[in-house]
Amino acid sequence: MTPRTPRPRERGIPEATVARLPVYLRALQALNERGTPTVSSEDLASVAGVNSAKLRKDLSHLGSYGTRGVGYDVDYLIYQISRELGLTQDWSVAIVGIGNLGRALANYGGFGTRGFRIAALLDADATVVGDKVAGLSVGHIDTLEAVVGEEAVSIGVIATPAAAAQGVCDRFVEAGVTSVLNFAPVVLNVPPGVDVRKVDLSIELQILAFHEQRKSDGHAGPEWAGPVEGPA
Amino acid sequence: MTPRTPRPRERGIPEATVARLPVYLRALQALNERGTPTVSSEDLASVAGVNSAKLRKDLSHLGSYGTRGVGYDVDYLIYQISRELGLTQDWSVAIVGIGNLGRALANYGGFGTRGFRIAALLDADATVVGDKVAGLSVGHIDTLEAVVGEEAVSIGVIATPAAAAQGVCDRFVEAGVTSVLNFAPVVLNVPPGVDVRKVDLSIELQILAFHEQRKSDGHAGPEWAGPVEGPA
DNA sequence: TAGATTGTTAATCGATTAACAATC
DNA sequence: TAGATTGTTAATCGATTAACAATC
Repeated sequence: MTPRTPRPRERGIPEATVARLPVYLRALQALNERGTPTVSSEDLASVAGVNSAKLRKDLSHLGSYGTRGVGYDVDYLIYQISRELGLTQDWSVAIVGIGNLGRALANYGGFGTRGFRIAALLDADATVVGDKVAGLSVGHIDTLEAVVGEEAVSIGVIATPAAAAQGVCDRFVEAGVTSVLNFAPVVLNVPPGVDVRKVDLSIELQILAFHEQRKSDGHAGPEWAGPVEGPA
Repeated sequence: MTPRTPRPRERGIPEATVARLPVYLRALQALNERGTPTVSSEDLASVAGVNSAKLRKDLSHLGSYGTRGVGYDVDYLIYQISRELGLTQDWSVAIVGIGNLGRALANYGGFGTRGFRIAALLDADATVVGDKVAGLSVGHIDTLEAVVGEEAVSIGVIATPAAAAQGVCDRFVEAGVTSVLNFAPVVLNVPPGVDVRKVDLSIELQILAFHEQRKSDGHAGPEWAGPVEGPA
């Protein structure tokens, strides 16, 4: 009753690969702007900051888009990665919490550019509502449900204080949003089917502090494996 | 009353574990504020958003800080994780690029609180230099080397436009900074021994877009094997 | 063809998870 | 003791890497 894998090309791109595709895309766009028509895995990997074996393995999950002996056509690979990432359509984004961070996000180039469209900026603070930010007028948080419905928002960005984040998230989810990007330092609870990604400054700092401490700590680099031991 | 840490414990905590320790720490601090004296791996895992097997495995890399049949002492575990992460000392941080993002970072609670100290805010724009942000006066980028030396800055935060990031990074590294947190959308080149962590809004958005697309795509969940494709 | 470079294989490494003996 | 929960084991899963046959 269970037919086997129906397709020759097995999909299901590994999560680690998905996380690197945007990096490759950015590197390719930089090459494209410099007018480079074609690039080898070695060169692209170097620009993207990975090794070439990993790059080729990653790209092989998308299909065979290179030419042996030649490399990859930059334009074509940009298109293929964009398509795979879902950037050939526009996703509507709503940002809640228009403090410094929300403003930084709204003004961030990455949003306006291909693939995303800011549908609304919302805040709970009446003194902020009505401000012009990145060419948009800040709306009141009470309009969240209406905006999500009318503008078909599929990605909600939370840039509120920690205490408000879960409440905003619940409202997003209830209104039909299925992807959330959370900048507030809390773990959000969401039902199955909703994706949450978290960007957390203090976690990044703490990870750096850990490694920084290791560097001082007797200066044992990444290679340190414990005391000298003889063969078993 | 037994000797608590009998031996130096084999070091070399897995990277994946290090990345979760800050999450556990935050969860423990929340429990602590609610006055919870003791917590089981099951409960702590639930607050931190992981499963309990992973939590116990992670904590086992630090040592045996729990009590069978009882759980973990919240205060004690906070202390042990803080120590492991290097948060029992203060790390000096300099932030370069005091636009909206830099201001958001400077005002972010996670900085001021235990473990980190903002030593300087720097910008290249003369109209920004002298501004008061988070109680500090913004300095000129030309003072970077002096500030890093005098304030013993060990973590550099880059919140500049992409085009300026590598140059600022080089100056940090040359001045002796060995950890960099980069918010600019570029891959930074650093010599061995320097750690770079990257926070990249547009990458996070693109990863969400990928999963969002999969949800629409015939609603096939993780198993979807792709559309029919033509011959190569 | 000869040289270059991909796409794939297979080995290795690291992370996750369930299960349970140890032990409070 | 009896119940609860840790810390560890071992199986599994997923990611990385080097090497090279395929092939442009």
